[in-house]
Amino acid sequence: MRFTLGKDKKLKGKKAIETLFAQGLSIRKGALRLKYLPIDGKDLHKTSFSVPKRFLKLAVHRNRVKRLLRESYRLQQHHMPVSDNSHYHLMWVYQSNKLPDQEHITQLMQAIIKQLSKKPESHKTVS
RNA sequence: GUAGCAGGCCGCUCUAUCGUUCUGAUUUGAUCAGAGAGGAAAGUCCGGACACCAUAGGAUAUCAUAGCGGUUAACGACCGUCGGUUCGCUUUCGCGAAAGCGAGAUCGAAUUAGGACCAGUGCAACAGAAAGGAUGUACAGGUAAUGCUGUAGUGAAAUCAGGUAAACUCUAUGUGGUGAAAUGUCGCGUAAAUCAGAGCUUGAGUGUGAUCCGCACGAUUCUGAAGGGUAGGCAGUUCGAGACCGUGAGUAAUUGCGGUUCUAGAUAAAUGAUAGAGGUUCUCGUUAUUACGGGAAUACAGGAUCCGGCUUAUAGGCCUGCUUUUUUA
RNA sequence: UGUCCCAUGGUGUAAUGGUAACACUACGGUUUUUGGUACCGUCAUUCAAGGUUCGAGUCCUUGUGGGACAA
Repeated sequence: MRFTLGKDKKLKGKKAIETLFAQGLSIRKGALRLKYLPIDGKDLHKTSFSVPKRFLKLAVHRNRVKRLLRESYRLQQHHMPVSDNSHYHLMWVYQSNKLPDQEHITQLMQAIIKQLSKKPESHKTVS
């Protein structure tokens, strides 16, 4: 089992992201919010990370948080639920004006993934 | 040695594991190798390069600059110099019993958006008789007579070719506009459709954005309404007014010549995580010092077309010069 | 990435370079048996720092914060 996070696992394209925000569901734990949308067809999970300028003004701090999020997801990606006929589009959003550390981010992400796994995949998928 | 001021420079290092963007190899499963943020990358306050619009032409307006000389691709930047202002040392003169006060000069430091108010217009609160076509209080002087003259008094400024242009303005010089979402090209897709108005060579309008002229285009046209489609790839894009070293010119900014070197290129956007070791600074304890051990801190901040400046943020450290004070010889 | 605008009591707005004004709110007081109304008073480092000027909310420069726009 490898812990890579290359370009093939990133969510790209303006259209895909717009539909994710328009139709996606969300889970929130503390300062971390996950937007997710199940998609038809077997593929790798596509993920992306966002930190609004509203909470952290400096580019250095926003980059720092995104790097921590990316690192946490890289190490926990295999806990995500896997299905044969669908995959997820994901967007992690950090919503706080405090700079977190790695441990804190990891705990939040673990809780969210656990909650996502519990949910039945009965809701409809988007092609 | 201590403290302060000014200028310049550096701005944490190494190892292991797991990852990340680009490039190159081996080759289609991936693996290996190399490279990978700053002095401000920031603010966007100026100036350019580059691209397009007539390789942008004339006039006016607008805006900017403002002693003199130089540097530069260019500038509102930089260098030199003259002047102004402030401060300090020394010193001269005047007043005074002294303390001290006032005025000037040399030297040093800091600072300075520094053309023109004998072209015109405007402005000056309060105080004051009077604030720009002047007017007149008290005392003294003077006259044939009169604010005619001086002093006092008010004020930032009181007759002085007055002050004020970071007041309008004038003078000189410069200034076309837009801005990588520029621009070119490939691909996908739609509606050369509908409605209303204008116009069809006697000209509606368009061509980049202050106006007019001029120039070019112009009927398969132009404007508006409602609506439909796309919003992807590549080039531009990183070799350049480049960086470093030596040497010549110049007071300096800067520049000539020679040599060496290639140093980010992402696009929901690459530098991170974890563990360990070591620097540096501060601090506590043990110790006669050296030293040893514990704890804390290690800044400001992240490229997005690229350069030259300016401004702002910055833990800690180094170098140079000047001043203050202390100790030793 | 680029362009533009704004900032004055708690709130909304004024002010030609010359004592920062008005309305509402809040607080205190007077009137009233009490409350309301009415009247009186209080509440400003004009976003910050420099500069020009005798004098700056106003003019100039640089920052800070907020907002808008560009296919």
